[in-house]
Amino acid sequence: MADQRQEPGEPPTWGERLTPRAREIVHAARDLVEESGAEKLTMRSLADRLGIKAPSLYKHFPDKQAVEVQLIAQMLDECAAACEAAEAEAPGSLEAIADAYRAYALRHPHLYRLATERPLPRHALPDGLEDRTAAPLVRACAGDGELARAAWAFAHGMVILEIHGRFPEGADLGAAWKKGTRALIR
Amino acid sequence: MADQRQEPGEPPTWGERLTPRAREIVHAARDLVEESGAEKLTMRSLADRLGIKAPSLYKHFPDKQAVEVQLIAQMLDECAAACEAAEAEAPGSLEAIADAYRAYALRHPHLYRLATERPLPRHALPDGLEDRTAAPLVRACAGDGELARAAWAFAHGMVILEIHGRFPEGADLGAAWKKGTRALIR
DNA sequence: CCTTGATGGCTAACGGCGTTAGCTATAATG
DNA sequence: CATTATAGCTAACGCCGTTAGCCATCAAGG
Repeated sequence: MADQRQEPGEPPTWGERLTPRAREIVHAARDLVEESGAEKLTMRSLADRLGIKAPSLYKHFPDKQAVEVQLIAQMLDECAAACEAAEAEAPGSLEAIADAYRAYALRHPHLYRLATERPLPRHALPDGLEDRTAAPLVRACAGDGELARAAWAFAHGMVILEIHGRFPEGADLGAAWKKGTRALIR
Repeated sequence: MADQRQEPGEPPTWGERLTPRAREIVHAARDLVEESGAEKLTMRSLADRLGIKAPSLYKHFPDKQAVEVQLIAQMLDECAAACEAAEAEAPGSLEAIADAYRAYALRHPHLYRLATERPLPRHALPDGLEDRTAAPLVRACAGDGELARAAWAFAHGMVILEIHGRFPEGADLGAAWKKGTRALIR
């Protein structure tokens, strides 16, 4: 009955560090999502890929959402890292950070959608992760929060419309991207 | 057996004009979505609201997606109308059109999400509807397609992040909106 | 007037989904 | 050696979209 949290030690409580097996499960879930999209992430398909049955997953996570939260956290973490790297290479350049953001999102479209198209489970996310993801952009905007939010909106709108194939067929999205980022800088 | 299309007259074939009963169904579906979100739109909940059983819906629509397509078409149509009205009142003003777009989206958040967060079923949509929705913005950009796409990306990114509550709690989103639209104009 | 066929309901059921209850084998611990 | 925690299992529930097949109503035609 160690499924429930224990008061004293809280050994591998959900949301905190994961057990090795839980990490394997998250890894398999991520592969599934990146390959086939979040709709194909099913407790049964996930279990299949691990060679077990669906109910066994509940020994490691309380529900499906808890697995998804791990994937969302991964996306935020990696996206933050990508932006931080861009910042390190071209300090203060909003354009460099935006480019890194777009490149990451387009490299992981299904994961990006998963992390982005549902209410953020803030309470279940590591403390400060959301802020960390936003920080490089805010710094590049020299603390102008409104500009940072506008830039984020443009970047997100661009990549999510791109991912959904909403733009006309032959459109030069790289050009639209440049136009947008440059308009927001000056 | 008139469920299938008939060759000669094609009386009320799907996608074309709807029968009165089908229109009632779409109306109920819309109410459901606007009240509770697209996740709550269920063939059973929809039937309930109409006082019938779920399988009866299949006398009027081939599947659930066909009902959703009608809602998506409504959203595109109404959004286009809102932008056209703004255009008529302030010809050539990108800001006016953008404001109308945002106002419409925020007035119908669940419908906007439904129409926006899944691959567009282009083949099932009335001809020209997608273009019509884009047209006011393109006109306001004086035919600069790249600018129009950048502006659309900003507007969509802004409202969808707003709808999902992604921005920090106290943020002045009206100010961010103004900053973004104005940056994209000059 | 009676038949025919279309219309639009219905019930029963299927397979897939997330999830729960309860069993069990193995491994670690006293 | 006995106990207990771990991590698997099967069976099942309720909800989902959807299909098959039945039946009442009603208009049109002989």
